[in-house]
Amino acid sequence: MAAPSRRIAHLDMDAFYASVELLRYPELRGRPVVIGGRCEQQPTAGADGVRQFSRLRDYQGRGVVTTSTYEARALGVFSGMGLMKAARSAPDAILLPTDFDAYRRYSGLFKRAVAAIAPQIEDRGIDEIYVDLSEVAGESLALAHRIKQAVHEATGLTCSIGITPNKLLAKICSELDKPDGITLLGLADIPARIWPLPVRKINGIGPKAGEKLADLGIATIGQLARAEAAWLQQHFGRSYGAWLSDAAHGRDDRPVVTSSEPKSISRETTFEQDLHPRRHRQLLSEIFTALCQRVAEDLRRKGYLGRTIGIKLRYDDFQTLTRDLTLPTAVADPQAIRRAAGECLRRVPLDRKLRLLGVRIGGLQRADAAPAQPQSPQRELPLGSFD
DNA sequence: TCTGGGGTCCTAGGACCC
DNA sequence: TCTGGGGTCCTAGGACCC
Repeated sequence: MAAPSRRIAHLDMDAFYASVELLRYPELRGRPVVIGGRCEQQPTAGADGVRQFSRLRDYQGRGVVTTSTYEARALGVFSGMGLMKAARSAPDAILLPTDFDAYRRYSGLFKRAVAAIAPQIEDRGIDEIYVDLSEVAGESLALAHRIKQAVHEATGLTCSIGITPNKLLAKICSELDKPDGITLLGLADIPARIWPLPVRKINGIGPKAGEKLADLGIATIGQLARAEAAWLQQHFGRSYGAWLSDAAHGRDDRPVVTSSEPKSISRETTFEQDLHPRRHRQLLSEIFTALCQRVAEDLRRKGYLGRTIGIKLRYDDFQTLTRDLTLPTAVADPQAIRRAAGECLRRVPLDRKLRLLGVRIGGLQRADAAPAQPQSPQRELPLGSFD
């Protein structure tokens, strides 16, 4: 028996962080604005009461672009780009610091507005969601307008929506008419609307797979659809090869998942300047301990314990490595995390400068579900080489 | 001009157990 | 003389996403 056909929406807020900032600073509307970097670019009030903003050209340091307005994108400034590089393309663009608390507030506002119309929502981060509309009454176009209007009334912001039979297609479609767009698509539309698109439009084909496909002479989703599944599996492995073939044909039966538990919690930091494990031993030790404390705070605030503690190091040449250690029982306190992380640190070469240090905890279990642990003396772990 | 921070999932080898 | 197989856990790395 065939599965019942579904109606799935993907909703993506337009230039979300930048748009939230424009609500606060409406005088920047229509101008190239970039969000990113470290937090020293707060606007200041000038003598005449007119707000003064930082320019991209004045930025020094290691940050990347988090979001940019469409005007900045027109100048070649995109997410993930280094700010120093962005400054060469758009030196006069306004630079604003990220204000995650504000974005989280607006995120909650738009998600609640959608939930009032269609409650089956899957969270995909701060600025996008999937919505299962299968059981919601009304025609798709009218529903899309209703949702967009509700989001706008709740936040003052615009979004783009794709409505299709599954998540894969909905995600592709929400992008097709951005910003402030609606795209409806049925399976019959796949050859005309989806196949001409580049393979990278598929969520799950990233830089590596995209390049490998290009080397194999496959640039568009249509070309991918024409490739034999067996041939794709030879080149990409059984699982990913089969998925590539399904994706190209618009086949996707993943459900909209309305709740999930976190798997890991981590904190990491890239230093303003690379630090040497011996010459900056004291500073690194303090940073390391602080990262462990922040992970412990996050755990406590969210109500979890974790069993697997890991570290992440990035050397000055960007080589990145990880080590982890699974403890016999789950922990949450900063000292236990620090001890285990220190043990991980002993297993890693500390002969070159570092640009990043991170601490992670996985194997999470809810603190209220865990059996109470007797305060038995833990196996004494050495603190590691930063001490 | 080098490239953030927070995540998820997958693969693969070895240990270990039955 | 030839050497089972399956299952699970742990660890490391990598691709990918927002």
